[in-house]
Amino acid sequence: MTVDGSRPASTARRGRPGYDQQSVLAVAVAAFNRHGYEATSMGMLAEELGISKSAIYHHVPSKGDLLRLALDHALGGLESVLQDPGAHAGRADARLEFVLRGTIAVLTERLPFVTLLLRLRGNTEIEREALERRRAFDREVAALVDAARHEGSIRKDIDPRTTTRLIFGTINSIVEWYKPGGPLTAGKLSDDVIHMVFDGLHRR
Amino acid sequence: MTVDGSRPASTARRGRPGYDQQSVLAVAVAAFNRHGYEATSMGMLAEELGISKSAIYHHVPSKGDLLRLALDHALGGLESVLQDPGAHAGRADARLEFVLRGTIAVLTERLPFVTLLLRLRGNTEIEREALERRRAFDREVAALVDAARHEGSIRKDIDPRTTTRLIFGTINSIVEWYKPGGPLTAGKLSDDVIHMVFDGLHRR
DNA sequence: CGGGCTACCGACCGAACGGTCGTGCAAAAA
DNA sequence: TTTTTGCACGACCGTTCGGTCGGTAGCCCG
Repeated sequence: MTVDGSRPASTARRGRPGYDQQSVLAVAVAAFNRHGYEATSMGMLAEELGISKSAIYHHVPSKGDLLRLALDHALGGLESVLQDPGAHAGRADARLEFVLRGTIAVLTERLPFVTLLLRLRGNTEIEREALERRRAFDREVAALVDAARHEGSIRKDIDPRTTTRLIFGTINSIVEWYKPGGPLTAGKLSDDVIHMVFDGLHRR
Repeated sequence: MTVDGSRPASTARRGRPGYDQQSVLAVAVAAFNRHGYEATSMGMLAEELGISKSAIYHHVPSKGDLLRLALDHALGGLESVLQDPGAHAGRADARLEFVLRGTIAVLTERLPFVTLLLRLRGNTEIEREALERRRAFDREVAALVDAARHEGSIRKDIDPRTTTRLIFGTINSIVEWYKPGGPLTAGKLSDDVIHMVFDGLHRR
């Protein structure tokens, strides 16, 4: 039986109705996040979908492809933030804030997909490729931090690599607790993170 | 063959020399962190130890017990921070800073063990029990954040639950990149985190 | 030098894994 | 109504999983 009501993409399609790749993917990603990718068997997935294990292979060639599709969606979102003009115009300070806000936006909009990405351990080739794309993203942000530091916008008593890692740690940890649709909007969360990271928690 | 040179606890023991439980545990935890707990088979573990799979069961009754032993070590360290007098004396502000510094210290000293703890997904009963102990720890720190807020030491425009989660996100993410013995000492790292979290990255 | 202690080996087990294959069946298009 | 299209089924394959068992090998102490 189906755990949630996420059946097909309602747009009229021919043939016997049922799941399509997107809806299978959504359920799969949720399961991967709940139990971990390796710990999620195709049998468990089939049970949650309410179909047989072999039926899954009608929608996707392998378990690894489910992972690849999900990671592509997450990475595509992050990479598009860096391609926005806002990431290349103005002071490094402002560019950095733009990218961080954009990252948080992607993270909340594609929450389950990014969550999956951030929990990879690099066991398979698919995971290692995704991790490399993610590291490339991190490097671009690190360059922004460096620029903002040289510009004099950011304190110099903390090593820039440490700075970058702490920023990413703060932002990436959002996937561990943020619930879209709750009282905390993505916009307010974005403001909160920017305030803490740049101005600190102490009262002025 | 052995991957690293961490054989027995050198203290003279009777009988045939080889691994003891502690040294097996150390290698196991490292492997769990490298591949993920579920993705690490007892066969892989045996290969890394340089002994047969069945020999592992001489040192520990099950794979789950390896996990439990490791998590106990991590949680014990964290819980002892809260039992220190420094966590109960003085202003909430200072108590909070004390606990955060203590947490970072435990995290760096018992790095692989805490890393394992922070990556749990709650698949098994063992994991769920550990997660509950970890949540209890988090709740105590959240209470400190609340107290510091009421005291007026901490800004009020961010929800205290958000504040707590961002703090933990920042601190916990340290396990993903910190390398003991490198140029960044645990003390300097502690200072950096406290500076960013309370005073922000912007130049004053 | 022999007994006791500790560490280890290799063959094996039932269950679960990811994945394949041939077939059945429902609904939209013709 | 017939054809086409696409979803799903269930039996099955080779492999690997965590774990068991009976026996062996090396070391210290008396």
